[in-house]
Amino acid sequence: MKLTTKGRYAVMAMADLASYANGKPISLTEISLRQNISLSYLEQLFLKLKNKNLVKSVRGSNGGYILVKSPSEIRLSNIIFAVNENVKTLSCKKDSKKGCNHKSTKCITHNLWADLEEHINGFFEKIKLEELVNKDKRF
Amino acid sequence: MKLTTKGRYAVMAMADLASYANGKPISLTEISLRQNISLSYLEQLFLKLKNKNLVKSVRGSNGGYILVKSPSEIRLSNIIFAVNENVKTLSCKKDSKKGCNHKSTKCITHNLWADLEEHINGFFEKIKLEELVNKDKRF
DNA sequence: ATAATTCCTATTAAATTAGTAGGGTTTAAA
DNA sequence: TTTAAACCCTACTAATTTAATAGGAATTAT
Ligand code: FES
Ligand code: FES
Repeated sequence: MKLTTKGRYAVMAMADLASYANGKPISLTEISLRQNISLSYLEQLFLKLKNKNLVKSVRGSNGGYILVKSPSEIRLSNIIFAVNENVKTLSCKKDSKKGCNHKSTKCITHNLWADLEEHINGFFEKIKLEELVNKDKRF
Repeated sequence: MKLTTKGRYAVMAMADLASYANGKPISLTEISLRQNISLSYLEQLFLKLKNKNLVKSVRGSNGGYILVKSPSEIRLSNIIFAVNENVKTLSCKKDSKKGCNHKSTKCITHNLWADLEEHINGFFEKIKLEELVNKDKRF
């Protein structure tokens, strides 16, 4: 079980954005340099973050991105969700009555994985972007 | 972030083993049929489970596998760990002072991921195999 | 003997992830 | 009005990982 870069980068970039926020837009080039993330990859992520209304963009020279809400109003779950890095623990269709074993009942571990999913989502929901950038930070 | 089949199958198979335990060894063929998991794949998993002393094997005709300990003494973390499906949330070397960003300090999100790892491991540590197979089961 | 079974390694196929590429559009500022 | 910095968007490719298959050896009850 591995955390992939998409979610990791998204959170890193948002934390960077929050840390260096100064009212003016921050360009992806800056973030790319500071966090060592490929610019083009960042662009892809920020498209999604923008679609989910977590950041807004300013085009043209001197442009960049700005947080739409304050870091205290952004949960990590929002970020993770925006880039489609939700945890997927079930191998069966959630709605279907069929199990991952192709039988007519859910498998013996189904509820376990469902629980795990909640447990992990809970973690991301609990934490706000603020907590990553605060001086007296928890992280 | 996805739970892969290795950990999932390992837990399923161990739960199956616990459910159908009757003192006699249970063959992988049975488990394979009941849980719809490729026999050969199961074999690979059980080699590892055996190496970690979670099951013991009985070779030859009528052979199979038997749990070494009672389901109340086996934590899911033991199973997950046995098949190397531990969660890996960090992209940097844990011991190194260098960060995932190739800089000399850990990145802004490092402690967050470390926390997440603990959080998930905690989940698996908390739950015993017993809880998956009990009549009055939680799952 | 035979068939069922574990044991073990190697290989391949499939899927996913990570990253690159390339061209378009917008805009501040020289 | 030209230029350069930036966002915008899609497609493609490379790399890695996962899942599964293959094939045979060793063991043992019947
Ligand atoms: S995970 Fe849902 S039935 Fe197995
Ligand atoms: S994850 Fe450890 S430094 Fe970024």
